[in-house]
Amino acid sequence: MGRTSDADQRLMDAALSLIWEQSYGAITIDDICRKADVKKGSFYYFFDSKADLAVAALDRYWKEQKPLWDNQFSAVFAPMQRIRNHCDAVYRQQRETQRRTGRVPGCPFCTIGSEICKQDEAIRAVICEILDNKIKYWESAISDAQREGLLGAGDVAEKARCAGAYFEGLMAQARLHNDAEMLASLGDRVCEHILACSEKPAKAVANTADSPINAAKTDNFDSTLY
Amino acid sequence: MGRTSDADQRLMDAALSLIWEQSYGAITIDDICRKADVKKGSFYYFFDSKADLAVAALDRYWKEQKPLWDNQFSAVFAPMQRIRNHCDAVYRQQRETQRRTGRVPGCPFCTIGSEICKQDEAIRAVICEILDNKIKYWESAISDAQREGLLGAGDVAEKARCAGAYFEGLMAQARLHNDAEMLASLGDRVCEHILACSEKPAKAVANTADSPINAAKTDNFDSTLY
DNA sequence: CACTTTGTTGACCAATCGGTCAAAATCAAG
DNA sequence: CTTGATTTTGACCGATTGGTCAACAAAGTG
Repeated sequence: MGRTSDADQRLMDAALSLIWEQSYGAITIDDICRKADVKKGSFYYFFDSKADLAVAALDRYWKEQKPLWDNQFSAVFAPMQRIRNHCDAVYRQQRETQRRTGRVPGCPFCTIGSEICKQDEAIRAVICEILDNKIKYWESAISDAQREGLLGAGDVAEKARCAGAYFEGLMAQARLHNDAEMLASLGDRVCEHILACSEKPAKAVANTADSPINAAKTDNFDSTLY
Repeated sequence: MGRTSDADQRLMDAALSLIWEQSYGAITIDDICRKADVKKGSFYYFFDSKADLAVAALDRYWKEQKPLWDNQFSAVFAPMQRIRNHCDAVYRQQRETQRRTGRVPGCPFCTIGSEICKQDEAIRAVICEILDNKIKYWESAISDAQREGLLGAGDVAEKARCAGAYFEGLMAQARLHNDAEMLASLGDRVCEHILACSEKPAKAVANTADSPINAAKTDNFDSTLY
């Protein structure tokens, strides 16, 4: 039934790597077509728009990553080792990409999501879904760690969300500074965070607004610019 | 000598708010001119390019923020209270912006930086400088906290960097989910992180590659896509 | 073989893009 | 009021943008 094609796959490849190397807003449909060696007519045969392609490409990428994540977070590993597996793999991947392309890509989901979450709801939604799915791995590992007594009690979902934020923050830092070595201790840092933050810190964390002077001063804290 | 103008200021205002609401790549010089009510000829009288304007606007914004930060991190506050001051102010600002515009902006520096750090070195550099400056406030507070015995010893710069990454990660999360309430406990979380991570966690954090089976499996951990 | 389905091509379009320019308008200082 | 520096304007340019289309090419099917 008709001729076959992998042009759609090549378009997704091109889009993903271009977005990765530059940004979503910086690349055009022409750019993607040029890189994929596909004419624009064919582009519109497969996709409605750049956003439509991006959604498809991100979704496919997530489906490709899933087996890797399943492996890293396999139940055969000790709970915290799973998180470490993932962090170490990410570090190696970032380092390798830097070696090959000169660029530390950071987390593609977080980067693209942060860029276009105010413009394209479809892309935002798919990225939210992917990142939420990823957090589930963390939740599972943290929950198992709690059950094994490695970790104090506490809201698993909240712990996982915060650990994920920490992970993404460190990734963004590495991307911005274009230095994969900032992720060399990614696993140490994240595991340390999860373990340490499970115990209530002994010392009070302040927020006592200790003196009337200070209380008064807080009026000047907020920016009125935006 | 000659006529005066605030068109350059209006252009910076427009650029910053448009970038904030959308993204750097999504807006054009025409967009900025329209919003600022400035003709394109005038744009090129003041600035060489969109990137040139962005650098100027970000630099001005940072200079405007500095007094606020100086106030929040004033030495009259207890060390950890300074960080809490900042986090609370940021939370209020994000909540207020969401109320007014329907959008949680997140950290403009981190968002823009993550977007264009692979494309425009000038913008990347100014954002790096601003964020590095911000980290200095944290370093100072953490150092004071150590001196007062509120915190265990350890590399101050590294602690501040990691706390900053955590902060930025939580901000990015709030932006992506467009939910300022995810930052309601920003101060708690960040302070908790700083305090908790100063003590070496009791339990081993794994990375023992405990069995040959696991060790063998790590071959499949890395993605080969990029 | 013919027929149908599926994919490809390149020409084409209007709109918008970044960028230029000479002329006109405005203002501060002498 | 002049003068000279500064700012504004709007017309203009070529290149590129996203998007369309009818004609064409390749493959599977009967």
